[in-house]
Amino acid sequence: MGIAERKIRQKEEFRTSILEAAWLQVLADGWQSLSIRKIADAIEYSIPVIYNHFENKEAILLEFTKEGFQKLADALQSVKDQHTDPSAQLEAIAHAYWDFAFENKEYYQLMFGLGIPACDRVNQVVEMKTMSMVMITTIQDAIAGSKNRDVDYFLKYHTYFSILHGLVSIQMIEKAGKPDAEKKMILQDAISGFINSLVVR
Amino acid sequence: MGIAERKIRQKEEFRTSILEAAWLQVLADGWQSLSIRKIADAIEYSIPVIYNHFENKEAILLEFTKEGFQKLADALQSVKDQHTDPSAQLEAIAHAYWDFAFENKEYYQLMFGLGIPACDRVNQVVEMKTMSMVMITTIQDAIAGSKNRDVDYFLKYHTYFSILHGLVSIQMIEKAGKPDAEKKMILQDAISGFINSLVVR
DNA sequence: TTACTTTTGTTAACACTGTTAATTAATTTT
DNA sequence: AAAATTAATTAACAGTGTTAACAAAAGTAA
Repeated sequence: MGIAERKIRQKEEFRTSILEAAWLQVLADGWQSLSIRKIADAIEYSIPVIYNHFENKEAILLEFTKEGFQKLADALQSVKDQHTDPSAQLEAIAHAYWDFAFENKEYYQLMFGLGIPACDRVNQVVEMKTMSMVMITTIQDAIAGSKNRDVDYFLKYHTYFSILHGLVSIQMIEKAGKPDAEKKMILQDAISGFINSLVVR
Repeated sequence: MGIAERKIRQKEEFRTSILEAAWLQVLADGWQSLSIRKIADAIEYSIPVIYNHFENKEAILLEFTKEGFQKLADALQSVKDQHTDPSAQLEAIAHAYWDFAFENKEYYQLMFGLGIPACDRVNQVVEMKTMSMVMITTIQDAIAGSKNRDVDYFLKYHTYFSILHGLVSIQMIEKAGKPDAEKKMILQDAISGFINSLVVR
């Protein structure tokens, strides 16, 4: 009897239609404004049917998070395979990572819990500039006392700042109880690498 | 007539009492669960009074964002002043940045729009491990072909990953229409520095 | 002191959100 | 055809940010 199979197939179709409607919403207005009601409206069913296929809203977002990481993994593996030298591979992976993030902003923001709030907010915060200046002036001093005096200080500031923020936010996501000492080693590693490449003499 | 001054002073006190109540809420349950109603409840006033002092909820969060950047800037300047050599300053600033972030998680998450959603989500995503493996195996290969064969590959993976994520997310926040080429230079700069320090031979 | 004006605060509502219990409609099985 | 199971809906609960309409208090002027 194939009717059981048909039922399973229909259930699967229903599930994907929910995900499709949800994704359209995400693409249209960002994942912050995704709502169960809008999904229900799009698929022309009542609200509770969605809860027959997903435990809650979080489960739907989790689905996209998984999808995103899978796509990213595929993209990285793909460019890695185009090179043989590990250094070239690391460089290619880095560029592919970057490209994925900006070609799939919604995925990326979802995957790493990047909220839009601060994006609108942070740009109108003059206090951030005072922080930037502490970093920038120090980097300028470092460059002035180095061999390559014509290094772009603003570029280096961005690199420095990005490394710091990356280290912190990744560590906040992986909030596993790793010992503090080990965490700080990662910081030490990244930052000393940066400084060394900055003040070559 | 000092009554006008008193009024201004009272208004100022009211304002700070709102912020204090709000901050207690943030510390208690995270800034995601801050609500106007809870603030109103805490200060024992009705809801609309809050809108006499702040345009909306966003304005309250913006206040904390400013506060956070000011505190961070002060902390960085403070440790910078304890050193004279720019390299030492950059290292000290990095550690101070890190310490600030983890001693003031609520501030930091607010400042950079780090949502908790993914934090809970991302840790149960096995797909992330497949992405990690692409990076890790490549780094292992790179180490194997380098001079320092006993480098901690897991440490280097974290560094690599953090640099990439930092670059991307900072760039997403500063969404000013900088040309793509310039953006990619920052990536190139950071990543080539990392690779160079990895495959010294 | 009384009358008027301005400021301040409250009630009640609107338009949303996620989630779920109770109920009806449709389908399958007996 | 009747009973049992499954599917879908209505309606509600408990929240959220925000605001219009109104009442109370305080300051000003006659």
